Amino acid sequence: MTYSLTPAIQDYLEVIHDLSKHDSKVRITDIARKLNVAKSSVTEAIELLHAKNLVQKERYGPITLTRNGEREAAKLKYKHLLISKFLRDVLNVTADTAEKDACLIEHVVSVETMLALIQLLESKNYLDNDIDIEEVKILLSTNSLSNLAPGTKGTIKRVEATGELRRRLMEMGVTSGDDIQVKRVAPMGDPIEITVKGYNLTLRKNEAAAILIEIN
Amino acid sequence: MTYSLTPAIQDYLEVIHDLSKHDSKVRITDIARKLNVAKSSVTEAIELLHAKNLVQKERYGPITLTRNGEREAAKLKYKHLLISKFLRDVLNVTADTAEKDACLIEHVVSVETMLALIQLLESKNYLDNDIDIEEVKILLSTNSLSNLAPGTKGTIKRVEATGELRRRLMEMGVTSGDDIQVKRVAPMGDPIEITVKGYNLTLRKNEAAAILIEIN
DNA sequence: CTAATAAGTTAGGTTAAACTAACAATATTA
DNA sequence: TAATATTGTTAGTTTAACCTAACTTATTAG
Repeated sequence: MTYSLTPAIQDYLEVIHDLSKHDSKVRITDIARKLNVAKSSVTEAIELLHAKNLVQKERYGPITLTRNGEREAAKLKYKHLLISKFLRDVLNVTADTAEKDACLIEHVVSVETMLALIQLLESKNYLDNDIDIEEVKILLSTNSLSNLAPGTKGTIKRVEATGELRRRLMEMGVTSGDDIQVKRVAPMGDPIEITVKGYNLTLRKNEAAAILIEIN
Repeated sequence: MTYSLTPAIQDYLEVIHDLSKHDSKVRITDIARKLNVAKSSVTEAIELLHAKNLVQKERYGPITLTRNGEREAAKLKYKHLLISKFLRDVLNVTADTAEKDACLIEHVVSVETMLALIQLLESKNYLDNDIDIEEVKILLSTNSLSNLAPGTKGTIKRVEATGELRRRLMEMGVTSGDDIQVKRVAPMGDPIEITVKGYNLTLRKNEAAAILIEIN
């Protein structure tokens, strides 16, 4: 039930992502320090992220990103990185301004523009070889089915599941390339009703989370 | 006393600018329709724009942009136009996405990045000849002195005044190229105390409005 | 293993930007 | 010109994102 994240909430996600590189258990105080906000503001924001299934947290406990949160944070990180690189290497903007502008533009830029930007950077050979740009393109252009609002139409791009879960989804007829529509989403995003190949399916949230959709 | 405008308020300014091309007397209802908000929201926003000296309006009367409002609106228009052109012509993004992204990016992009973007568009000969790009650069990189917060340091880029007003400003020692610092600003932005060439000057708002500052 | 310190939460307040509903002023038209 | 319609304002809510201050729970140091 992510639907859409405000810039402010995206900033929290990004900071949590950064901090969890040093220590996967992130604390409220560190987030507050990084974002220059009061602890109470963080508590509130974390509640929201929790409700949207982007972080795990219990009372007085540390914060960890969920798989979903990880994905959304990674999207932001790559947007930031690519925009910043473009500003520095193509436009020759100072590093400082590039960072600041990237921080703001990353929250509003469309996927289409991001893909076009990647193409430009690729054509000029400005991309580091240590990032798998094809994976980044897929990351940016897809959403986990568990994040989509009722009514959304798209195409299954990938089923990120193995073993039993994968088998079950295949059996239901969930395969890459299929068109899909989200019919209904229960409170808390579980379960999710969808239509694939004319069939109505009801998926558990953890099943839906494994399915990557490219929105039309 | 503009100091800074939120994206929402910038949108109002832009719409007023657009509408005033057809008819210089803009009405609340038209703005509401264009922005898809309630009339009461517009009334409120206009009050703010009025307080910031960007529009003129009296009770139940039509809205007109002030000189200041005109300048700020023009900045936004050019940002929009240039970003959109870049997205379409350089990145080959669809016209629709280019418009949407430009609408969002224009509110957050820095002047430095805008100037760099212009340079790129110039070097590729993508700019229409009917816009005076040197004037646009000056427009984007300057602010009217009447909009600056106390403490701001900058350089006088131009004195946009003629006749008596120009003569008086020259006499005070206000000339292009001088460094300037805003010392104090009275409530309602009138008068404004500044330092130029070591001298303390007190300017009326209409005098300050004519002085364009490039912020350091 | 307490006592002091730090971390997290709760309660209550503020601001910007929206909203609806009711009302007042202005325009239109019959 | 009176009746109607349109336009603009006011009052009162709502939501997101912040805040401070007071409090509770954890952690750390003697």
